[in-house]
Amino acid sequence: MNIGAAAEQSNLPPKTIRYYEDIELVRPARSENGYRDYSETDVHRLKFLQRARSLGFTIDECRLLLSLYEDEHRASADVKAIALAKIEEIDRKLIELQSLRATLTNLAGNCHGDDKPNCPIIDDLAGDK
Amino acid sequence: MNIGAAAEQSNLPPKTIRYYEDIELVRPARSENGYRDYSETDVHRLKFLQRARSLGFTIDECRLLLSLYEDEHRASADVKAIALAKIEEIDRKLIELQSLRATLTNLAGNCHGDDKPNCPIIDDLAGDK
DNA sequence: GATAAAGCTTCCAGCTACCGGAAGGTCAAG
DNA sequence: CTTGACCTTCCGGTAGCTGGAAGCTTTATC
Repeated sequence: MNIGAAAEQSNLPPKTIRYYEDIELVRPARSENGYRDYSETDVHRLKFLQRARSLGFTIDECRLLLSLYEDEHRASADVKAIALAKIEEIDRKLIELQSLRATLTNLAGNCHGDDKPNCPIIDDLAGDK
Repeated sequence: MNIGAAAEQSNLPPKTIRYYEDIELVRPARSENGYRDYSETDVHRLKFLQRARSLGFTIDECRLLLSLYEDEHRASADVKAIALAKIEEIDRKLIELQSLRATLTNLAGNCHGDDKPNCPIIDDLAGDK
């Protein structure tokens, strides 16, 4: 299967698929004409990657998950640990974003938003107490 | 004022301050020995940038905010619009992260997390229905 | 059979917002 | 006078791609 078809099946752009070969995540065979030739297994891996990436796992985490995916003797605890770590990471980001949101909302709420120059947002950014 | 002192006052690393000069955000004078020489105004701008960046504004947004900061005739509405847009952006990120978190929590909750290979997380990533 | 369009190849550059490190000049202290 | 702290520039790397150029091959159309 050529890269275009693999792209369609995995819902990944060809550029990304080539990149995944560059970083040795999915290494397809080559046809005689030099075209990449993706097997069903390759496409499974691509789909796996697409899904894992969309869930926020980094490439390195994907690499690890992929090796577990293909390890018949994996311990599900190892997979779960990665997922839980990712959840904690998300929680940290959530807290930070909520804090930012609160600060910005507060600032915006104090700003008249008219055509006059006086602006509490700018004042805050400038460090005016 | 040398870059080290400016760094301390603005709470930005020297590397970052040099970078801000590269991208023409804050362009200090030069002393005779070639050292960067930061004025009080420069340091104000650096502090402004430090604060705006920490609130999640991109460099380009900071550039815009900085120009408003220094525009005597600015309309506070312009500043407020940027802040509100940033809040919307944060809201979008929050929703996405919450959705990811829910999915991952669900997956992890269904995984035994033992030493056996059977793993619903992997199954999901693999696309098994 | 000619031609054009689509699809493939490689390689190089760029995106964000810096950070690390090398090689070397300058300055203040002991 | 030397040591160490500070400064300079420049180069490369980070994450995860994306865009584009130059040049094949294959497919579709006339």
